[in-house]
Amino acid sequence: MNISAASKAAGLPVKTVRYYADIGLVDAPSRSDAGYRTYDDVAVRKLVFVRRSRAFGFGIEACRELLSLYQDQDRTSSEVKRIASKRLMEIEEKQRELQSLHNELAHLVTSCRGDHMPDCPIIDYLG
Amino acid sequence: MNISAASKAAGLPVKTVRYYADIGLVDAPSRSDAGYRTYDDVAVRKLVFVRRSRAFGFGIEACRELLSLYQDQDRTSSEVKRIASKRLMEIEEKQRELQSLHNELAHLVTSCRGDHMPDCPIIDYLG
DNA sequence: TTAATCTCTCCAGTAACTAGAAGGTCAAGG
DNA sequence: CCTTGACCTTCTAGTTACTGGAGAGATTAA
Repeated sequence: MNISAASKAAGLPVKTVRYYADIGLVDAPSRSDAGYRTYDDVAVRKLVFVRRSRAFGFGIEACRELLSLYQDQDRTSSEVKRIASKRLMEIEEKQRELQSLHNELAHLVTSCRGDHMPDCPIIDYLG
Repeated sequence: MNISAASKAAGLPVKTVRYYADIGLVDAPSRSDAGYRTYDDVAVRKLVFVRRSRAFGFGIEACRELLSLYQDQDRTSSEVKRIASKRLMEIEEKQRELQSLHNELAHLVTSCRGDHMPDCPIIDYLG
């Protein structure tokens, strides 16, 4: 499989597939005589794993750990759960931040008349 | 006022104060004979305005527009409201994303026993 | 053969700062 | 007067996770 086939199979852009090997997140693929990267199903499965992990917002380093646990027969589920719980707490923290931003901004937007006059509670609040 | 006093008054790091002038978000401050930046209350007020705007998550370009409206006596509140509403919609979109991530990940974390065994629904889901 | 489509590497850019290096300036204490 | 320490300057480079593009070689179909 050349890189574009692997990229389609994994659901990742070609550039990203190259990038993940460049930074050592996934193994460097073998090369054809012409220097083309060649991928097998195992490599594609790891790329899919990374794509799904990234979709949860895990950072590259967390993906590295998860991928290593994925391939480790002797892993414990507690290690996985620890990483996932950490991410979950980050998400919750971000949700709290957004909620408070939303509350304040929605209030301001609602109270702004949005007409042709310069008076504006949004600007007043910021200034 | 030298930069560190202005920085304290504005509630922004010194580096950030310099940066905002470098990118032309705020006016370049005047300089002392030795080349030190000097700030007055007006400059500080604009920095505070930017800090508050950034706290709402407005990007630098949005801050530029807001700051320009802030200083424009002929602005209309509808222009301000348009920018703020756009940001509000972005926040809501992000909230929806996070909510769906949270739902999925929380479910997985809950169903993972987190013990010394390798079986893990989180890893299963990612793989 | 030729044109289109891959693929390669390398460099630069994104957002919004932040860290650090090398060096000039200023005020206070001895 | 001199030194010490805190402050200021500019410049470069690093952060996250890619993404875009240039220039050049490889492969494939017609």
